[in-house]
Amino acid sequence: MDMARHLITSAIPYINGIKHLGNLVGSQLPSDLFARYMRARGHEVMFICATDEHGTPAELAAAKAGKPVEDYCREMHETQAEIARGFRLSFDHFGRSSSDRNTVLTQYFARVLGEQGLIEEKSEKLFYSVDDGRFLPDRYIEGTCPNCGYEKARGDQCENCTKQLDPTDLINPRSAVSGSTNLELRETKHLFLRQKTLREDIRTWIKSKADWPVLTTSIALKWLDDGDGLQDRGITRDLYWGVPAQFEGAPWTGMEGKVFYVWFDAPIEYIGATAEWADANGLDDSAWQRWWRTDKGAEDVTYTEFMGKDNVPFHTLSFPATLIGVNRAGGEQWKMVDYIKSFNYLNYDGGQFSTSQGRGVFMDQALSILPADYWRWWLLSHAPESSDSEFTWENFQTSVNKDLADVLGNFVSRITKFCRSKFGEALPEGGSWGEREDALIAELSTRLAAYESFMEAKEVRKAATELRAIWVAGNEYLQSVGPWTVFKTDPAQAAAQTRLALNLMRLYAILSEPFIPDAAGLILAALKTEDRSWPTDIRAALTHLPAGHAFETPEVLFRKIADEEREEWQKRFSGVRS
RNA sequence: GGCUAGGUAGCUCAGCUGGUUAGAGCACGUGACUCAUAAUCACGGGGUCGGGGGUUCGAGUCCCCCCCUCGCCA
Repeated sequence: MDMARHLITSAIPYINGIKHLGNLVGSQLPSDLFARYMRARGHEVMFICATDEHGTPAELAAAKAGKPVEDYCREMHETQAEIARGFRLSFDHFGRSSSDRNTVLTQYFARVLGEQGLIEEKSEKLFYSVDDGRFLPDRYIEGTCPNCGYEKARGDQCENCTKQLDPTDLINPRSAVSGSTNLELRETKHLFLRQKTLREDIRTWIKSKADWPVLTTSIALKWLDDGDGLQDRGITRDLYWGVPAQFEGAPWTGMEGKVFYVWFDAPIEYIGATAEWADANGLDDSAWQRWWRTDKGAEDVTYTEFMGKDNVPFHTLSFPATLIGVNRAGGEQWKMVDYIKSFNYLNYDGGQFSTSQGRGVFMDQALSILPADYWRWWLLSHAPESSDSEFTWENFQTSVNKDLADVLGNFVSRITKFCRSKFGEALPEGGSWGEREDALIAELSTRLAAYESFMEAKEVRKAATELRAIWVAGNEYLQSVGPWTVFKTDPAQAAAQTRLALNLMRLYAILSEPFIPDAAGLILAALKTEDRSWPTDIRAALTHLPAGHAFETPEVLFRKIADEEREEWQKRFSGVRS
């Protein structure tokens, strides 16, 4: 296979807390699977993620924690990075949208868009808190819901009756910051991205992506055409925490004290984080520009984005609008996404996961119960691709026990222990292959090709199914040849079978690494081999380790989840996170 | 209310541009094996493909109507 260059981004998680398993399976985990696979195939990969740090919820979360927002974000970023390492997410860089790199890039994009006439200044009346000395956008304002009478409704939505609100609808509005009711409506100016004028460009671009998942294109086209069609979007807010909207060289004035809306600067952080990666590695700008600038070497890059369906509008409309607008200026040319893989939601035991309500299993809790591989396998093999899917503890227990412990783990266990007891801890010598081995090689060759094509296509569940079938083939082989019986009459033949099975174990480690990297590492360590090269020929791969090669019988790879444990977890996570 | 996606064996899901007796995993039953984490392997039972019309030689697969679930928007 030819060497290719793959830029891969995961939707960037918001900073206001630890994410739950639904967030993980929607973007970070499948993007990691893809990145690991592409690396294993020998391609050059740039895998980027970051924390999305700006905006109202971050300020509120910091205030609740009693910390300056800068400190809060720095600490939470480190927390999220640590958990990402725990899940073995193999980002080349895990950046921060509050970085200097992102600030510079965001202001640059805004300036070019402004110079292109794609940004409009508009005035509107918003609540201003005299006591707080600031405007109160979005959720900074609370009051009584005009619909249901709930007294703590927020400016954008009532949490009680879920009705969407405009801040001016609220009865007895007050500041969420100070509780002050000393509010007045004041005229304030904001910048709007003139997406309407880019509508046809965006439509043409989306229509050209015939291979995208319907989930992606249907959401995009709906926003493009629904109602009055794509609307111009306000890209500034009256906030402290964000990228300043007034800066040197800006083609507008009077935006002091305002920042760019989080959804304007967040996707730009994909680029920012790649620049941060270059900085962190002591490389110059050309190192990251060759991934993003089609006028500087990125023309042969394949760019794939992963995200949950709630993020699709921003990645199919807003961010592309920004790039199309900037590229239209004719100067610097930026790489646009080639493929958007989107996911539905993962539900939790009959309801939804909820960060704000603390419902479900959160990433840190998951790792405190079981190692990453267990979660990775279950989540990826049940990824919500065609529709929403559901996490239940029973399903988790049976899947993990059956697939990982019984099928893969036990295969490793039975062959290593058999070899140790009959031949010692080295690949035994003698014997030859026959029809049964040819049949196994034929089956594995077919299945490997299918596995590869599912991985290329980002068909996560199908790839998992195929991988499992490959594991099963090993057990079938052992069962049909029965080296423990053959050994009694023909030890040399049993040795050939055992040697093949131990090589098969190595093959499994390589193929399984994108899904379960820790187990893959343990298997290779047990086999005392470093060679992870992807198999191009099954027959050759099954003779890779020669007779005489020493190994160590590994510990149990995957322990089983007992019924009592499952019941205990079920109970522990049934309520609300404390 | 508008729109998206779904509704296929007890459970979780595959079924591409319509074509032989509708598939897989789990669960269940029977058998084989005993190397192995009471693991593995084989065989089997089980579905009027949400409901009703229609197009067609032929529909889970296309068209229309209705019901239900989920989500987005209003």
